[in-house]
Amino acid sequence: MSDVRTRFAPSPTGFLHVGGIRTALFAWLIARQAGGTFILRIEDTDQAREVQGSVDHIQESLKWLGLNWDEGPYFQSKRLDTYKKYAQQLIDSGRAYADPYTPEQVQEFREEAKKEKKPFLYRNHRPENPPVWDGSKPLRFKSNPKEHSWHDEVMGDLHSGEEVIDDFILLKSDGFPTYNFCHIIDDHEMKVTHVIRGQEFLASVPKYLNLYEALEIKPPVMATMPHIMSEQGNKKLSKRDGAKDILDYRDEGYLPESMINFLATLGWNDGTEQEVFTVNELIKKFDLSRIQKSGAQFDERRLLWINGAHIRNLSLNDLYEKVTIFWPEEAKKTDESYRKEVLALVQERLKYFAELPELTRFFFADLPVNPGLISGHKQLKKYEAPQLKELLEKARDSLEQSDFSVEDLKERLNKLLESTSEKPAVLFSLIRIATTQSPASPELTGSLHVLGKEKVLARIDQQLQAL
RNA sequence: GGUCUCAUCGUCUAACGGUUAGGACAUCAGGUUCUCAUCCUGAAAAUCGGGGUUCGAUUCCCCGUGAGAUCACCA
Repeated sequence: MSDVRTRFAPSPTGFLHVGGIRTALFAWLIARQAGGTFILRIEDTDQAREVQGSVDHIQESLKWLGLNWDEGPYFQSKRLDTYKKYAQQLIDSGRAYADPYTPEQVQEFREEAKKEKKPFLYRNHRPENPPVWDGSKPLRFKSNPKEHSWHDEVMGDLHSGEEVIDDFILLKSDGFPTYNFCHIIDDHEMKVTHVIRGQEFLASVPKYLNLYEALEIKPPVMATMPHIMSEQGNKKLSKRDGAKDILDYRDEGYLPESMINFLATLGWNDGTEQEVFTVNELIKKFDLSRIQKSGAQFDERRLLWINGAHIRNLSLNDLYEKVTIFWPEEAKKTDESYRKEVLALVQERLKYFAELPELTRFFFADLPVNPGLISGHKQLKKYEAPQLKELLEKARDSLEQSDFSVEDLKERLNKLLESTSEKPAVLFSLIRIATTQSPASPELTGSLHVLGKEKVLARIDQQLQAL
C-alpha cells in the first residue's frame, strides 16, 4: 500500500449534495489510483449546527456511490485532548494566547475598521499582556504576518501578502477547536498527504500555512477544487439554493456510476474525446493537473444522458437487479422471466428508473381505451371509425393465426401492409395503440410477442368495441 | 469595500504560439417499416473588451470588464 492518504471531512450539518460528493470523489480517486488510503473524518466541532442523523446519512451516501473508506469515521469531537495538546504546545512556544475581549468588543473593532474603510485585523488589537488561558476565553493563534508562496495542484503557484495573515481562534470558549485549527492537527496526525477541498477555503490557505510554520509541520499537497455552480450559473451550489440530496438521485433511479462519471467529468477530462467512463477507467485516468480552474455549472440534462448511456451498457441481469423497487405496482404479481422480457424491450429507452412504470405499465395491466390516442394521431385522425374498424379487424384475423414468435409476427405484419396497402404509420400505429393504450411503447413486434396472443387479441377486441 | 481565483458555442469542455477553433450535452432538420427512445446523418452555435510582445496570439504580458469565493467563538 502506498503512503498516499486522502480524506473526506464533511461536517454533519445535513445531507451531501453534488458539490460535497465531488470533493469526496476526487480525494477517493487519488487514493485509489495510488493504492493509498481514503479516510472519512467527521468535523463535528460546531455543536450548534449539528443535524441529527446526518452522520448516518453521509455514510449511506458514500456507500451508495461506492466511495468506500479505509479508515474512520473519525470524530473530531472525540479528539479534543489531541487539540488541547497542540494548543498547549503553541502556548508554550508563545504562539497562542487567551483572547481577553468579549465578542461584542471584537465586533466593535470590526465596525471601527469598516468606518475607516480599513481592513479589519484582529492582530492590530493584540493585547500586550494577555491573561493566562484558563479555557473560559477563546485561545487565539499569534500569527506571524508575512508573505506566503505555495503551490496548488489545481490552481498552480499562488502568493499572498501579509495583510491576509491574522490571529484567528484556535479553541472556542466552549472548549471545541475551530476548523481552522483542528483540521491541520488531524491531517498531520492522520498523515494525510493530499488535501482536496473546495474553493471556499482558498482564501484561508495563507493563514493555514502560517500555522503550519508555527507548529513546524510540513504542509500536505493541496488541491483546490473549483465550485460547482447552480443551474443559473450565478452562485456556488448550496443546499439553500435547492441543491438536491445526493440520495435523491438514487431514489429517482440514477446509477451510482453515472453520478460518478458525471461529477468526475464536470471540470475534468482526460484530454481525449471520451465522455462515458467506468469507475475503473476514472481511477486509472484521473489526474489532478487536468482539473479545470473555473467553476462549472451543474447541468442535470447531461447527467440524464450519462445515466442513459450507463443503463444501456448494463447486462440485462444487472439491470434487472437494479430496477427491483421501480416496477409499477401491477408488475409485482408477474414472474421474473416476463419482467425480464419487458425490461429487455425498454432498456434502450430508459434514462432513469423512475420512468419505468409509465414506460411499462401496459405490459402488466389492461388500460382503458384512450380515444385521444387516435384522435390526436396525425395520420389516424384522418380516418373514419368504420375504416379503422375494418383495418383492425383484418389485423386481428391475421394475428389470430400467428404463433406469436417475433419472426412470424414480423412476416404477418409485412404481408398485412401489402394486402391492405396501408402505410406503416397507419397500420402499425393502430395496432400499437389498440394493444398498448399508451402514448409511447417499445417497438411493435417485440411488444406483441411479450404481451402474448391472448392479451393482444383481447385488447384489439376492446378497441374494436370502442370504435 | 479589501483580498484571492477564474474567463472558448446556451451548458460541460479540447486545442506544447501556427487548426477551416475540435468533441459532447441540449436545440433544430432529415433517416432507421408505428409512437417514445436508441442509433446514424446534417444544421445552427464560442475564443469578454482594449492595448502590447511576436512573422503569427484562444494560448504570453498589461489595463479594463464580468463572474465566483472569502473577510465568524461555521466548516
